[in-house]
Amino acid sequence: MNVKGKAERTRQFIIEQSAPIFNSKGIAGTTIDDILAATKMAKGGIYGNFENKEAISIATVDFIFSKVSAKTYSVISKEKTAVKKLFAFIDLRKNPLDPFIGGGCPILNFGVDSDNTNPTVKKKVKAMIEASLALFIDILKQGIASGELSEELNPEEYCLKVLVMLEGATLISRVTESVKPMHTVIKMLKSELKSFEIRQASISSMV
Amino acid sequence: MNVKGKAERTRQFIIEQSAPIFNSKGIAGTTIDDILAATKMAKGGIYGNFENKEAISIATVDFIFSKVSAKTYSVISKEKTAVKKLFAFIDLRKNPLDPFIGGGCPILNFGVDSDNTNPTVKKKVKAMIEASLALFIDILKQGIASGELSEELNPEEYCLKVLVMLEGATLISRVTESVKPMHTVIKMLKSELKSFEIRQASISSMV
DNA sequence: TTTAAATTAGACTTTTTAGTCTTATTTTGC
DNA sequence: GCAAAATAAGACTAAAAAGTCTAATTTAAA
Repeated sequence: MNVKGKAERTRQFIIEQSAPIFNSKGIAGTTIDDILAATKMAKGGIYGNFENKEAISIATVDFIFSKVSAKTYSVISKEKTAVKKLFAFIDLRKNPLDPFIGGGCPILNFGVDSDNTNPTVKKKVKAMIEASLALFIDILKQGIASGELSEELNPEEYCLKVLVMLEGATLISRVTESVKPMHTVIKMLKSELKSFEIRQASISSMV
Repeated sequence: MNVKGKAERTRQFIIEQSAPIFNSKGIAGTTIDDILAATKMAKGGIYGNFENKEAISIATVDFIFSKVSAKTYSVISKEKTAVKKLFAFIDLRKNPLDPFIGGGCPILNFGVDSDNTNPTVKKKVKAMIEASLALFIDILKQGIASGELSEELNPEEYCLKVLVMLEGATLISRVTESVKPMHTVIKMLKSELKSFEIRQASISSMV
């Protein structure tokens, strides 16, 4: 009955329940009472596991980003080609009004939240952005190397475009409460990458 | 010595001093003490002019968006062609690390800040986004009508692309503290619009 | 099962923030 | 320049939020 000690499990529970709150209301906008309500715990249970609110927020940001990374790797590794991997990632963002983590994209939310106010969290967001970019650039470079994609494609520029457009579209779609901007953006991103695809005698073209 | 009454001027002063604070720290993250420090006023002076903190935040958001609109119209109306107007707007965002209003892009900041928490402000951000989009779409449509731009250009899609890429690049540039992402994005946006320009025997080509 | 150690409940204290009110000062119409 | 009205200062109160601590409960090793 002991997987890692009760405290460790409670700590994880607190983090999981706090994640959508911090992501929705921001760090300054989240109160300990919000966390008590979400966990249905009392203060002793919270402060026995975390030094203070800041410690909860930092652990929560780490949890959220590792969850996002895990999901990204998961959907990407199911696909075989560079294009399909990129599309699988893009499709994760298809519905910004029903996000993976309550409150919306954590890069967008914590990026804005931490800019000007929270260097610790800002560094984590920066690391997340840079790791994502590096991952996708690498995938496209392999796609070019394998002959799947044209050498005309600039992987750095296209991947930056993907990131900025997905973040920008998330913002616009959430504020306007419409998935349409995101859908239009995804359509544009996909058709651009497709235009660099090198047509090969493939099974699909033979059907 | 009376332009509009002392109260009106003080009210405006409070709003102007509060603007970069709300835009930087968010509405929940801004305290009355922050505003006292910025204005060097005492509480009586603040609460004599505003009912409460929320009223200050709303007036400040209105002020910021009207300032942004005014600046946009100002730089756009100085240009004669659709392309130059769009480029002038885009160039306003050239340096996200030294923004027009302290704290960065208010659409990005208040958009994220108000999403999930502040319907009043969220509506204002939405209105700002929709007005900007409508304005730029109209400019491009006129550019097409006048023969400056190809009919192949989709004004709605290109303008959405401009907005989402500028917001996304602002986020990435601010979090990574580098203007490079924004510069790359601007280069891409401009070259795309240029590709729809219809070359004509123009004065500039005759010099 | 027992019991010592670990964990949590929840009342309490402290700190921070918002907002009020009286008094003093400044404006402004005359 | 003066008096009435408007405005602002700043000490004060109220409310909200963070954090502490002891007693009670739960956990888990023997």
